[in-house]
Amino acid sequence: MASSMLKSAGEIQNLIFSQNQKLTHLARCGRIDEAVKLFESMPARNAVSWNCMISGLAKNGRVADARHLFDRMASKNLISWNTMIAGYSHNNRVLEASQLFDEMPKRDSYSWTLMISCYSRNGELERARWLFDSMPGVKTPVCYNAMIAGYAKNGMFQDAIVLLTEMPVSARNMVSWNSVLAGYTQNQEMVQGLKFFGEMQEKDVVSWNLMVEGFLQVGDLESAWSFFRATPCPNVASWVTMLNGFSKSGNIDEARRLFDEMPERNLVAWNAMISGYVQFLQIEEAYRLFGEMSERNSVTWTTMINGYIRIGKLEKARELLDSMPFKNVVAQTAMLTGYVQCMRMEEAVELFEKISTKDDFCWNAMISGYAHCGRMDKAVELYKRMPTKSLFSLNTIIAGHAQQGEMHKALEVFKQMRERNTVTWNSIISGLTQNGFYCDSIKHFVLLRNEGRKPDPCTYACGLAACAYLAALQVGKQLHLLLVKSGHVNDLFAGNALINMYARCGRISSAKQAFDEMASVDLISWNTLITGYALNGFGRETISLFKEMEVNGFRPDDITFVGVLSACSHAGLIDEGLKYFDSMSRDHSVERVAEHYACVVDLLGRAGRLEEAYKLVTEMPIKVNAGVWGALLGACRMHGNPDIAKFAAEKLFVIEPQKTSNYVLLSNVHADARRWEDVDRVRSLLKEIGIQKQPGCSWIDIKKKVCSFVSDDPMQPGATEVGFVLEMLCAHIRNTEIMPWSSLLDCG
DNA sequence: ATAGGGTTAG
Repeated sequence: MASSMLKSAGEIQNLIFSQNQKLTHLARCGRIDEAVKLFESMPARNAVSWNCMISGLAKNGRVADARHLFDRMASKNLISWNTMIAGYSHNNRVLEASQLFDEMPKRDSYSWTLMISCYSRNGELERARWLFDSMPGVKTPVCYNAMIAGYAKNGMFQDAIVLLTEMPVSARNMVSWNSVLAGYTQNQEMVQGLKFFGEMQEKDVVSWNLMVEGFLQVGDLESAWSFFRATPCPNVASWVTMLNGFSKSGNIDEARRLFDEMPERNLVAWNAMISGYVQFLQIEEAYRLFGEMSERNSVTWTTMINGYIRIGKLEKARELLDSMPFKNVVAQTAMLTGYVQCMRMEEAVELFEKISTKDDFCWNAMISGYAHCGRMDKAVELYKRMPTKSLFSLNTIIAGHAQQGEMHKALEVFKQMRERNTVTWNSIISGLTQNGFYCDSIKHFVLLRNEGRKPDPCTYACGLAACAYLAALQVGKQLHLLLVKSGHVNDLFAGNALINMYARCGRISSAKQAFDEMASVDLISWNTLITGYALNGFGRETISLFKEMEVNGFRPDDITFVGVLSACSHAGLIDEGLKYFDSMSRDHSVERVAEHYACVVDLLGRAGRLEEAYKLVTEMPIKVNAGVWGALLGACRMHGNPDIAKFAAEKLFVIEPQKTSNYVLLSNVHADARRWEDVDRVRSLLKEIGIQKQPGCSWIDIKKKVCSFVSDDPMQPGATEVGFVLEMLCAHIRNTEIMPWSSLLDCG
């Protein structure tokens, strides 16, 4: 008995060794909870066990737990310190990593390289270079490569190449070359990338894969395919990259063909194929593959769960989550997001509280859920509960406030943030635009650039939208210039905003030109252009664009028809308008909404066919909204029909009692018909509910004193002088090309 | 068991 209990030192060593291997395996699969359990149950551990656990926790996003273990570790070795720094580096915690680097008792070349790579990856190239230059001893190839990759990823191609040429030839290896190449391909610089690829002395399969992925990212499927075909020895990654390229560009059948043809398939390949089907909402096919798989990991499960969420089968998704053999926070967050999107907050909370290791994404899903349904109080409360606050979550809070129309709160949070990213700025800029603070929106665009940050397509789209609303053509033109220089000009989102800006500034030919110059267009581009032509009164052109759109294979939607119908109305194309109104549901299966009726009422009204307009409204199968009643009332004003006007106005008084113009309009109709009693009645009605027409008013502050100006008030002090100056300014404006903010935007 | 380039999931 006793002899079997006693294990020799060798046996104990063997046990530790095998359990350490198991730990590594579990950590690599993301099964970190199981790894923790195993670690805690181990009868004996060595430094490797501890280091392995620290690394595993950090790589699974639990950097705080990793640090806790590190602090508890009695006999830390150099590798423990390096591992902890790597852990911080993986989680982009530059500050903590550098603190540890400063504190550590001894450093080796690993420590230096880790820190250099940490700075590099986070865009702090100057610090990285400083460390690189002050590093003692011979620099390893890895160290050179980390520095090169840092330069290349941040678009500093020249610095990357200089270092590549400077490094000892003996140290230069495939990774060095590929790091530079990856810089080009990942920054969508395929022209330069292709040139560099051609100049590379040797290429391996990674180089080819980078080229394929690069072409896919710029949407050049053809080149991607020919590079894939030309790859000398494609590996699984090559196949998966191409497969993914097919499914992302809408060719699921091609993707499947590739999957079937692959010489070998690993878990990643299976996951990519499932993900393809999920993107296509072919969940049954995804599930069939899922069933055929001999091995699944958390990615597999998460993809499948997401699939069911995307088709609205939350119960099935939950069933999958519950049957997952090892739950991880990613899958749980996917489910959480599903609940949140369906506004099922009780279930979301219940799941959220169950998740033992909440990471940034998990917290943020919950916070954005509350923001999404307008519960900003809850969102803020949750944010305060977060153990380590993430930038991500603060961005969500800002966006939430903006959505609720509480820009002052959003700006308050924004001002207090010590760290901001492009998303932060975009949330503020888009919030300002959406809430009507157009000038502030553009000002923040300028501020962002002054901070040295690069606007992304979304920033441009928001800035251009602000210009569109302001009809600020000059600023809009400058944004256009910057957009071209930034290289985002082929982005759909930004391109569509550009069309809209020109159209709303009355420059329809520039709008058309922007449309024509786009690399590819979507339905929104067409709608924006069509609406733009309509807005500017080009009836015939709108209709021919509509036809052109159909020829190009785009199917019109409800917004297209609002554009077409309003164009017909503005241009007096009565028969065409009625024809489209008839055909939209019959030939295009687009259901009529209230806006369409409003257009047609307006159209009939303008043609003096009031009775028909009235009949249309009374027979509407859907709820009549203020827009329709307003169009009817407007038509009555044009053609003098006090009876219908009264009918429409009374409806409007219920829907929007605060809108003064409705009362004024009705009173005018009565006045035109010389029905003075009715005029008095409307006027007294207006007084009764205490509404007064607000006179136009503006103000400026001069020397801490606010001077206000009320429109049409000749009694105002200084009115004559102000009028004179104004006259002069107007003359000046007519003779000058104004470039507001031109110095700030600095188009160079 | 710790550092560099390429593929999948929130």
